[in-house]
Amino acid sequence: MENTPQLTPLIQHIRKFVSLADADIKTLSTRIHSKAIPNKTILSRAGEVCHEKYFVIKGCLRLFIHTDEGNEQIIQFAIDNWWMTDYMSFEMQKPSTFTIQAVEPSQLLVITKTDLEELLAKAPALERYFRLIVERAYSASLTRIHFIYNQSGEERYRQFSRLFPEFVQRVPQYMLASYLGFTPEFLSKIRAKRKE
Amino acid sequence: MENTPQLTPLIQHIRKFVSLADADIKTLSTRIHSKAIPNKTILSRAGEVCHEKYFVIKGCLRLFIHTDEGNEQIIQFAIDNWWMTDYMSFEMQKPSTFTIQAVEPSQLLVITKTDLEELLAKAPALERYFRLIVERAYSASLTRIHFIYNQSGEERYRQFSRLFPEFVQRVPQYMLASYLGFTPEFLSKIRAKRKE
DNA sequence: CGATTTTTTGAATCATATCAACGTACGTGG
DNA sequence: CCACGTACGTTGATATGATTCAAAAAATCG
Repeated sequence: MENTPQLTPLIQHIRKFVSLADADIKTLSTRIHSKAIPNKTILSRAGEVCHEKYFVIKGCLRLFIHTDEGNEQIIQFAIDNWWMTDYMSFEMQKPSTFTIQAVEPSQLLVITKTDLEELLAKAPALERYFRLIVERAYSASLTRIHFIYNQSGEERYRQFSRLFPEFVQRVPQYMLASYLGFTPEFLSKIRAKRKE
Repeated sequence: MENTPQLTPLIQHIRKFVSLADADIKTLSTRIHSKAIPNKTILSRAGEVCHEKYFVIKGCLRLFIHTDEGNEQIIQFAIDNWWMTDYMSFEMQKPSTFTIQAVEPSQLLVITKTDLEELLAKAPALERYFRLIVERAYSASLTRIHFIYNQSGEERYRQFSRLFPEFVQRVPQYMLASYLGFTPEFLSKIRAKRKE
């Protein structure tokens, strides 16, 4: 499963943002490798330096932090066509505060910090690509803060399941509750309401 | 006040992230202009396309959104050495959801979308610079979501005033309350507590 | 100085958390 | 393939952090 990297989805994704020369694709294919992982695989652990960046081809990752009370607070999910890493740890090569873990068996593309640096040096178009996707992610997270502040937990859940109906089925409810910022009990009560 | 742009703070900031050739600085100086604005100046308005990116040399900007109830929800502040724009609107050149406004008389550096594109084409090191600072901002916003979820309003306020004691003095309390995600009344009550 | 904006205070109310108990599903080994 | 144990989901009672509204007090600005 390491020999024929499934680059196609990534290349298509990149081409939505920048134009890629054939040479760039070649460089890309030597630097990125694909990886299939089982559910619950931990890719990067809080306290250790995060050396890799992950592109989800299929499956789902979560990024979480351990709270003071010892719970796992989910900060972000990554599904198809999303990059995930602990940006702070990856970029500064300092111990990360977050843990990254698969919540489904997943098919990933993986690139290490050193490979990425070499890749960016050879294919500057990708520097722009990565800037653009982080800008999107940043925008989305600011909008998310707006919703967290201005909608009730129930409203956030209903909006989320309207926007991502399939996803709500895929992950356990307690993870959804954590991501949306309330308790599993509360989510259960919300669901009980509309289920008549 | 338009003739001698005060580039120095920006150049120092850029050099924390990437190395700049003299040629890059020259290009920079032809594309960026400086601007002094009075308090309450609106730089970019919700509903209109955001054409500029702002670097704060001195002063303070806020980015806010109008809530359903007609309030102004502050999503982000920018002080010295911060870039601010509505990234989504600026990048896609689509109507913005946020408004950007000065909260103090401020000294800014301003660059337009078209100037930035030309600048990035001529000085690719800046592509990397802008990627790195957005990554930082994104990381910070994820950490912020963690704190919003896992600390009470009171804890968030105390932490914030421990981290930015001068800043807490600078902006009106109702803005701080909005940024921290609770009502001005509640902030007043928090302060009343420890003030004996 | 007066007028407007900002902050404070108190009482009633609401959304969500907490805790504990019970029900259900699920996957692993016998 | 069943049984058991563990993980996950539900329900109800009680507790709490934060909101709302209204009004008064304080600060700021032209």
